Amino acid sequence: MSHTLGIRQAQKQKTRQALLDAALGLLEEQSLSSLGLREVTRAIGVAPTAFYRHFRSTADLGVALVEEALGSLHPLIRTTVTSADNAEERIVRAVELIAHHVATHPAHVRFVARERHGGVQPVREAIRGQLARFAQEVKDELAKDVESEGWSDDDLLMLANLYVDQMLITASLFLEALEGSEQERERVRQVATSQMRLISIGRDHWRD
Amino acid sequence: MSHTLGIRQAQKQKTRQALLDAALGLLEEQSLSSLGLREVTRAIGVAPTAFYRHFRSTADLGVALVEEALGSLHPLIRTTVTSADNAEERIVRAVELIAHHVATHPAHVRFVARERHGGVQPVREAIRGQLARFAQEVKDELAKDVESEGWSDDDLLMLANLYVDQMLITASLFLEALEGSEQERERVRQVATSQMRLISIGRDHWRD
DNA sequence: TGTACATCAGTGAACGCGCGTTCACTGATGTAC
DNA sequence: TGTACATCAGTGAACGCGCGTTCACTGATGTAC
Repeated sequence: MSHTLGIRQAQKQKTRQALLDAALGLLEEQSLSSLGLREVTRAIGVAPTAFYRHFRSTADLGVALVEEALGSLHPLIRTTVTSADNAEERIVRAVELIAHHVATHPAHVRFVARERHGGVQPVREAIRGQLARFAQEVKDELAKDVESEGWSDDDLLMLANLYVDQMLITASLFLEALEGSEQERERVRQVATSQMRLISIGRDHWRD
Repeated sequence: MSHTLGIRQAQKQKTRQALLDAALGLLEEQSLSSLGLREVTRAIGVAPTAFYRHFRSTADLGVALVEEALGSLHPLIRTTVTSADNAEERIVRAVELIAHHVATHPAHVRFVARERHGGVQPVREAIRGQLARFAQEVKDELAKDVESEGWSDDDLLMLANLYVDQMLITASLFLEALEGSEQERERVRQVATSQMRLISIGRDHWRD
């Protein structure tokens, strides 16, 4: 049987989520190191002191946002890489996944891009940890390919990191093109696809 | 004959530069959107109001820092790309240039990496403009190669952007490894070199 | 060279404001019997 | 089912503090004659 939360716990969760959502909204226009706790509580209409029932600080909230932004993406990436018959299809699917994710979660993507090198250390480290996991997972998938025969572990990880960084760059470009025209987004899609394709070609001839 | 600045102008320049230097130092630990004007003036021992004699706001100062950080890099990159006999040498030189630049100008590199997606729009745009110039310049150099025969303008720019983004990623990795061991930096060097090499191989087989 | 006036980089006091954090509190929810 | 007590998410007042910006100022430097 499913464990139903008590009324008190459910309400607490709801407030916590409201704080996260409000913060994410405010972070579209500024960076975490300038986000004020009072701003966030004001946005959802609770007293400033209520903040402390959920987070020690805005940095702490930022770490929670990293988990929310990237935590659920692991299975998605894995299946996208796995469920493709050939390299070209994999690339098209990956670019499509990124475009879709940016369109549906723009604030999360912006947050990660902004805070990856931002001024709050614990958040930077949380993001770095998540990206390292992505690289490891991509590496695991790449290792299964026949093209990976004869590749060292180091080289596979090198390639996986190249793909992961490329995905982030692409996400950031889609984000910039979000308020632009469909034509602009199509251009991003084409460039990103070409770049992935070029990397894939480099992979095929790596050991020539 | 050279035009010598008056005493007043010279002193003003000196104060302006001191403000830029102090801000750059403070920005190692925080991002621009949380940098206070009073912090900066306090750091160099002038009255807060003196700030306004040089900049309208910290955002304005940030734009000046972008010029300082990236403006002088154009000829450097151009000659690094040009003065190489073959692809492999070009790659090694480029990675070496990046390693050296990060070691000698860590704060500038950190500033650019941080504010490229940071919370201050005019600064983001200034950085974007500079990076677009880099891509254009790299493209011009690539176009001179025999390997570029049959390449469209779009594809050349696609490749140039791939290289420029790769350089930034590499710079950021060197920065993280700055406080680490020499072994750590050597690892970054190897990975970055491999990645550039793989891209270069992809380029060679692009039109197969 | 000397004088009289103009310029302007930097000063220092003052302002209103929002910040993060503390504290004792309230009242709905949870629990033990 | 009802009662008595415990828990704890959210409150609201209060605090000291540093912020950005204004303003009239000073005195060294620049300029015209």
